[in-house]
Amino acid sequence: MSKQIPLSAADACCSPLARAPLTAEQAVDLAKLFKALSDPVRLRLLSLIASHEGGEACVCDLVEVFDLSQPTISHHLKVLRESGLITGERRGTWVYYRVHPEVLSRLSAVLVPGETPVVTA
Amino acid sequence: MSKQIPLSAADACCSPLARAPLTAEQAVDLAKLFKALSDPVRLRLLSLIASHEGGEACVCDLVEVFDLSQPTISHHLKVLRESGLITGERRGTWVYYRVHPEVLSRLSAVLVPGETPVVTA
DNA sequence: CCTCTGGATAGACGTTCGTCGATATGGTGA
DNA sequence: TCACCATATCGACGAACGTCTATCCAGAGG
Repeated sequence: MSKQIPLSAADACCSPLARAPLTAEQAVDLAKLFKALSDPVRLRLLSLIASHEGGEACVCDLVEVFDLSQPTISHHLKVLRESGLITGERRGTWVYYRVHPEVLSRLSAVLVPGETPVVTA
Repeated sequence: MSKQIPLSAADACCSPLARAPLTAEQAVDLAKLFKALSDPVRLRLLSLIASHEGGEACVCDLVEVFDLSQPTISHHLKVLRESGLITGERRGTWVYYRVHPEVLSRLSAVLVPGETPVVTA
């Protein structure tokens, strides 16, 4: 289950894109998160997990939604896990995933367009 | 300058990821936008444009920020353009780019984590 | 112990992506 | 008209990605 701890990417933080130019490092960290979101299957997985009752879903629930092999789903879950967007926990035979809402809201905050700077002089 | 009109991807709309599972089509459209944001150079370009005075920047301003060839920058601007995130306008010798804030805020809204559904029964 | 089932890992394969140098295009000004 | 500058497009090449099949690992239950 490798890394479940939200990595440093999650620290790429807070100030909206439009406030000031991103540093190269901030951009690299943010890009990792957006890359994790850049696949339709992963977006649906995230959405399925987040909207599932109890805020969690087991892999068996997720696999049957798609026309894809179980290893492929497992691969996408790993990408989401390693980006810090979700965490997985084994309980008995099954593994349950849940979303890391702080990471989502941080991303959301980055995208909100601040006041567009206008030349007054 | 190909397509400047915000494409249908921009219509993949509105309801947060966590509210209900995305449809396959919504996921495909959203993924295109996140893919455009999934490169550090494009994130910095977007940020540079959005935070530049007047809310616009010409390519010449952008090229000199990076250690990359001019065609590479031009390529990234094209990706951002075709995803509907920015628009470009030629004025004299120079081409000026500006951000499409509605698309950004729509993405931001998708990411905001709604109330996590909890089993009460 | 063995077997079954849920899930992860490994390796292969075709496709897409980011970058480059070379070149085309479009506008400016002598 | 011609030379020059700012951008865009083209074609190539290696790296990264998404998918598959085959296989491995971990619990559960006989």
